[in-house]
Amino acid sequence: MARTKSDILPGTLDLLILKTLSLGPRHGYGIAQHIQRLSDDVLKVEEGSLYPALQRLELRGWIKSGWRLTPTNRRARYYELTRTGTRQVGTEERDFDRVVEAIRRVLTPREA
Amino acid sequence: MARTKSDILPGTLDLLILKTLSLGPRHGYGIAQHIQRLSDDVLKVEEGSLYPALQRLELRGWIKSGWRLTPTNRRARYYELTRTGTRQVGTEERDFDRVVEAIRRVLTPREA
DNA sequence: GGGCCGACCATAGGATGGCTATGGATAGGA
DNA sequence: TCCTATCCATAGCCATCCTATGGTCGGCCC
Repeated sequence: MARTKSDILPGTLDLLILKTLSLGPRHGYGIAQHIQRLSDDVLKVEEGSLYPALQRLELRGWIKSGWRLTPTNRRARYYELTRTGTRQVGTEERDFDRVVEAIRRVLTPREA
Repeated sequence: MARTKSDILPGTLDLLILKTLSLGPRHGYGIAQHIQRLSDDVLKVEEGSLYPALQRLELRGWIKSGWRLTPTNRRARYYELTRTGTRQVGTEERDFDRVVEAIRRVLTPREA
């Protein structure tokens, strides 16, 4: 309500989703769980961020989806990477590293 | 024009500015130059991002400003950290590290 | 059966924070 | 004189994330 403190670093959600899907198909809810668990609860993916993001990614052709039943017998929309999506993971991962490195250089200037 | 690919990681601009000012007062243009130079041109701070950001930070009481002359005899608005701003740098730096660490755990899962 | 909880999808609406584009002033060098 | 670099600033757009809301359904418990 008061301070809008993002749960995730803006601009990294797509990468987190794509990377998760690179481990195999998952439904939306499962993707969010996975990210939250691997990050030790630091990153929480709100549903209001997640589903629009999934639609974005599908529109761009990086993932595709279809209804299936979960092991617990519930209907769920499963997502998986497309071929271009697989390439995209690598690209975004490199970009991320590059930018974080750059930020670190500003935050921790080495000696002249 | 086509793809809106942010020059900086959204959400990190404030930290970059504050950190730069922690080295001493600077004018806006100088702040942008400093960030761009230290990052080896990876991070480019557009003026349309910079000045609104500076206004934000001043509104929040983390920086204060005043007109001065540059060594090259030009008028410029110099910014410097306030006391709370100085504290804020540390807070944001820790937050940043924490989140980046969390993202890395998702991007590079260690063995179970 | 009835109720609850957790799993699951989805969207509207708002806030934020970036960017592009534009406009302007002036110092100093060619 | 003109140009370039330095310097400030704002409007308006756009993408992304959040809050809030609403809904379905499976399975457990009593």
